Amino acid sequence: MAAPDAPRGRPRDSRAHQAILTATAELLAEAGYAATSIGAVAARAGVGKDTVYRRWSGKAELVYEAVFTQTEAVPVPDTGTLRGDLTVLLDALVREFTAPGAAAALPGLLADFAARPELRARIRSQFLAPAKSRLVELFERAVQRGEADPDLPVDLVLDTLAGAVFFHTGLLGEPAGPQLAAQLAAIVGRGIEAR
Amino acid sequence: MAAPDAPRGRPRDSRAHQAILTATAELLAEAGYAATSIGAVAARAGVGKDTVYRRWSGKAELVYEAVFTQTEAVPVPDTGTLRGDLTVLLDALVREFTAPGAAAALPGLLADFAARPELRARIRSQFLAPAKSRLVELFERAVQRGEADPDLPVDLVLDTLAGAVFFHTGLLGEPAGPQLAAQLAAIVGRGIEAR
Amino acid sequence: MAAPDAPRGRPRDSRAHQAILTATAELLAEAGYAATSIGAVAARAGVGKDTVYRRWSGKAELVYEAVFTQTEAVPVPDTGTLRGDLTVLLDALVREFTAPGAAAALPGLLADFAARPELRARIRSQFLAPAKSRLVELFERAVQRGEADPDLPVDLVLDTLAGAVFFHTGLLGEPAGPQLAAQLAAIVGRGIEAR
Amino acid sequence: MAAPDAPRGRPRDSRAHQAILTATAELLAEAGYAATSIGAVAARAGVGKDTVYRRWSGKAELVYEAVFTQTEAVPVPDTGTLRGDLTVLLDALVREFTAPGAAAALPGLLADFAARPELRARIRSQFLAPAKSRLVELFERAVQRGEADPDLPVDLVLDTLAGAVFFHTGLLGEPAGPQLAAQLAAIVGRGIEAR
DNA sequence: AGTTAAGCGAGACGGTACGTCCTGTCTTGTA
DNA sequence: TACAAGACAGGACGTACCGTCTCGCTTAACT
Repeated sequence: MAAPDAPRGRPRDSRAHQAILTATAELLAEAGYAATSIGAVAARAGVGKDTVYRRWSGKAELVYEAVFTQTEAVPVPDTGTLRGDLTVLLDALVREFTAPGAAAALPGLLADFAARPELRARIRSQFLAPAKSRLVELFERAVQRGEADPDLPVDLVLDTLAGAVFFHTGLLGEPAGPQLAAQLAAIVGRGIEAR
Repeated sequence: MAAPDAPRGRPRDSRAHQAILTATAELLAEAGYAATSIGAVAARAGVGKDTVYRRWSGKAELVYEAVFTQTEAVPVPDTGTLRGDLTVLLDALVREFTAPGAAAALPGLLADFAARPELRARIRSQFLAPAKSRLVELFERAVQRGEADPDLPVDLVLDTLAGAVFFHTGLLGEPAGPQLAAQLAAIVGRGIEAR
Repeated sequence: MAAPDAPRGRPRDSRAHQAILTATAELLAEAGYAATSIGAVAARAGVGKDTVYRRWSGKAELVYEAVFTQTEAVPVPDTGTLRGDLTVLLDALVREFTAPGAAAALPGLLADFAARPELRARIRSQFLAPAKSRLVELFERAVQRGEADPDLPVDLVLDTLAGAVFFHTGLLGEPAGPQLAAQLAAIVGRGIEAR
Repeated sequence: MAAPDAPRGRPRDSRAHQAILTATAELLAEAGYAATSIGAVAARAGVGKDTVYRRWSGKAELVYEAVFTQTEAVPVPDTGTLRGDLTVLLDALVREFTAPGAAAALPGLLADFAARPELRARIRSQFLAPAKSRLVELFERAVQRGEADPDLPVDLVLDTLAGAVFFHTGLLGEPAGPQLAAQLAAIVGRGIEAR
């Protein structure tokens, strides 16, 4: 019995890995999602195309990892109110969606994910997972305070928050700042408070 | 006073126009947005590529017109409450976004619009215009009833509604029915009620 | 008994006719044969494309008429010797083939003629006809002087003269002057003298 | 001492190379020069268009190589007389110009070469080079025998021979056989004999 | 004077070819 | 086995030209 997957041959070069991610992020910010072709990324990273395809199966996966992976899932600080917590969460969401690379990547990236069933499923399971866990935590505190009902449709609320931010900033390109987070938190927060 | 621009030359063939729009809608429903190339549309419509480019400058404009033009701006019936009116409006929005062609087209189409500044501006001025006028009307009635404040951020509320529906159904592909409209109307309706 | 083909309807506009020929000659000299499209000719002449196609069935016929029609078949002056006569004839041929429009048109034009059987036959019957009649006249005088045999293969000699000039100047673009005519006349003249 | 240009990357596939040349020759013979488009060649060769453009910059270069490259520069056998040698050389020239593919290709091909300066220069340096070397050899023998002058204008004689054959057979499509070679050899041979 | 027929400028039409770009796979030599 | 390089088949892009057609209008000759 041999080890199930003993790595044989030359190990993968982690510098190539990082160079590809960096090149991807730069290209996205400079030229946009459409112009960020695998060939262009490889050329800028000084890497062969195969070295990209060996690690990612296509542009969407590559861009996803290049843009949305260093997001540390910082837990929402306990502000004491549902609305306060929502504001903090939305502020982080806005910042994440308006970062230089992300703003350029999101519309095309989400369209590519939505177009392929196996990727589409990953929007919720990967893209939204960190935000959802924070939202759940936030709700649990609100329920304990009696501010919210325990049977809130969490996924739908999350889709609303993400959809609103994405549509407003990602698609329409409206300027986004803390004020946006506050306004949305006000609307949605009041909308889900226990009556 | 002479007519400002007498039409010279052979007039455009309205049958070709219609054949292109029909072919576009069919291809979208059958093969999706990515596979709906100008060449494929022209071939299916029995038309030269020039005949397409003469009318539309690219795929995004063509698909937009093929999918989102027969939308009659039906005014929102007066249900007597803000939440009732919102439910009706959202129900129409959900139906519009989940129609066979629209569901296939929306993610890619909005990505293409967002990627080009001159098209991006048209998302609000054309895509959202009918919904906005209905939303404004609905708000005015609510303000008169004292249900809502007169200084509501209409655009932001509209972005929230559209973003929520688009994200939930268009991107994530979640099943959408009247229940979704009701839930969203409940959240957002309560969120903007006069306190 | 009516006239067999009484011209009915509006008669053709001779100014359009001339404008087309002029535009063709100018375009040939300025942009070459390949860039002399029917559409470009029509646009420059201020004329519809149909007005061109009504008179000429294609580019080759149009260019042929625009370039090789004002050639008056000046009879060869009687210099007293076969070689002298040949020199004069060749000098005219060189001048005809190196005129601004002709030089630009000839290679493409002859290729188009050669590619279509019905046009190919016209190379000899129209293109070469004037030169042939002059060559025949020249030969008859030489035969009478005893300088040449009466059974010369006139067509072949003509093909040789035309081919040599066309290849040397038209295809290779070698500078062509009276010296070329003299050299060719020397070679071919001596080649066909009675032994 | 390092190799000046180490070949990097995947080497070009010689089977694709050959398939393209074969497809080109077949298309020329079957459909003619005009219908021999790069796209049609690629399709018949089972090859992408890029694979053609990677090797040849256009139709003219491709056709030239497909048709005029297997010409082995057989030296002219020493028949003992200028006229005999010329007959042999012309016979080869006639055969070369009337081969199935060549006959279909030559007029259009030479027109395309003549239309572009950088290609035009190659008519003499590549097209005519083998024939010229044979003609020079032939002349040297004739000079040694005292049959010809040492200061013959070789290029002009070559242009005359090639022009005559091309015009007679290539453009006019006249039937060409050994008799044509003999007649031309008689005319030109006598024309350049030492007096 | 009214009718008829053709010419005319303009430009739309269905088709075909162009030359470039991108995709995802493959095949070299080198490490 | 990875890697850089780059060739490969396939297919879309947007442009140009072809030769035909369809408009509204004009210009004659024949009622």
